[in-house]
Amino acid sequence: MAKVEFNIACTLCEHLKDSLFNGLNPEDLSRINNHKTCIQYKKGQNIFYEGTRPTGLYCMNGGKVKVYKNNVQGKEFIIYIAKPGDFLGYRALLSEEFYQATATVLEDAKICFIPKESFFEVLQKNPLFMKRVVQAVCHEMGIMEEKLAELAHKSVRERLAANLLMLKETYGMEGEGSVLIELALSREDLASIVGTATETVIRLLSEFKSEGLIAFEGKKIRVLEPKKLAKQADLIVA
Amino acid sequence: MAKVEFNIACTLCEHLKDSLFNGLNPEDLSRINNHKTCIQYKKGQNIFYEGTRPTGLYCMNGGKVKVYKNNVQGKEFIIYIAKPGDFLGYRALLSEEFYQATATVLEDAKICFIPKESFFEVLQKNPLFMKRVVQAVCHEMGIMEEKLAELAHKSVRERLAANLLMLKETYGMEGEGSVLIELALSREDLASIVGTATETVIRLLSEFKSEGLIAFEGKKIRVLEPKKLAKQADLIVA
DNA sequence: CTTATAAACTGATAAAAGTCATCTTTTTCG
DNA sequence: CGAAAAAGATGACTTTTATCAGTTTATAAG
Repeated sequence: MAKVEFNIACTLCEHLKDSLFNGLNPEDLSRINNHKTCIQYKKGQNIFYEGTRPTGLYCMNGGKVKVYKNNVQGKEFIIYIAKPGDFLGYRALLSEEFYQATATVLEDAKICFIPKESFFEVLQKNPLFMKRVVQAVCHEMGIMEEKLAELAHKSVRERLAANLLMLKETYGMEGEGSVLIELALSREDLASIVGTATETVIRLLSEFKSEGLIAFEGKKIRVLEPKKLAKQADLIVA
Repeated sequence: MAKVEFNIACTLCEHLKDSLFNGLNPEDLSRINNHKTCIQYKKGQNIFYEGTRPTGLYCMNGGKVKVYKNNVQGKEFIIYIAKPGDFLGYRALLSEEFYQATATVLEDAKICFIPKESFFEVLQKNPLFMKRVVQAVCHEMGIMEEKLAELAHKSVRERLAANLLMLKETYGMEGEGSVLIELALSREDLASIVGTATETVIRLLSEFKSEGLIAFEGKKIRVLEPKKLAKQADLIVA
């Protein structure tokens, strides 16, 4: 599969507003813009591999990418799913380590690559940008702490419910008094998010469906009863 | 319990070399030093609470502190254990959020408090220090990703073995061809680290003991066969 | 010293979730 | 279109681990 390039000026990028580059002064943004390479990826293609050295930062312009680790038996655990506006691979870049996870395209994606040097230059020149990056990284870390505690003490059923709600918040599209999760996940990928076996996810999803909490629309899931789902997740319902 | 103050100049602190403050120029270090308050805590005292707003950074000068989250049923999950030289509470401080975890003293501790303003001042004035903090935070995040994947797919037995090895690396004292973990953890705390029930930890520890992998010395654990333990943890033995 | 309290331990049991085998449905691709 | 492959689904079974109840041992406090 040949890599197809494309080009959009950062200033015209529709996802700039959702990105950490938002608010950057024109000079710094043009430095990023002038050094970036934008590539279109097809579903299934890899962006980077666990164990390799990062050479720059990826910035999502379209599509969805899963970032995951493989264990010894080949079982996947999905750490996060990147959407347009998100940075990709910044952790290993900033800690100057090898990638600890692999990134694979879930839905055809457009991704811009910013070389390490350009990114670090802007980071060092611009303390405000640095501050926002640090803030974002630390916020992300808080989410991980939450996930750790969840994984440690919640049942699979609770975790599945919690993750469906999380996906709804991040990828949800309002409509008809319910929310459709705009992300076509396989049962296997959903299992890799929840940290369980595929069969268990299948069984629990059909339970949630027969309880009227969710509905299936093609490969997507519609959340019908978020409050009841939150109860299943053992979360406090606001 | 009254809080007992103490004072040691940062420049004379024996743990400076293990801390992120190491390498700071004398001017910045003295700014930290002049604004810090150092307090001695007894076992069981709390340093900060989940849900409250951070007002500064804690820097460990002695003892051990556990940072943990409580779930709805009151079960603890220990995110990390801070030792001398470590920063405490920097995540919430840097992301400008509330604390998401509680910190409680495990072994009598000496901890210096640096007000938010002083810390941020040095951080902003000193890009190199900022860079090292970012690097440390991102490294920490990598460890959490590792833990997430471990929690998702490893058995309790594997996780206990892995955590014993981790504790050995961090708190181990060499001696007699084996390593003593210099940290008196209760079975309950160990269970909160591994993410399991106390009874399960007790049973598995006595299995490891009868298999000759570990030995008990008072409240501490001695690792006799790290390689065999690594095999139990399903890690690649170097 | 001795009583109270907490921690460590043991056994029995039940629930949760993984694994394996099999079948059906959907998707992909020549 | 039609075959092959992948994804989804279901049932039977096993293993792991949590939970509960009770005992012993260690620690702290008067």
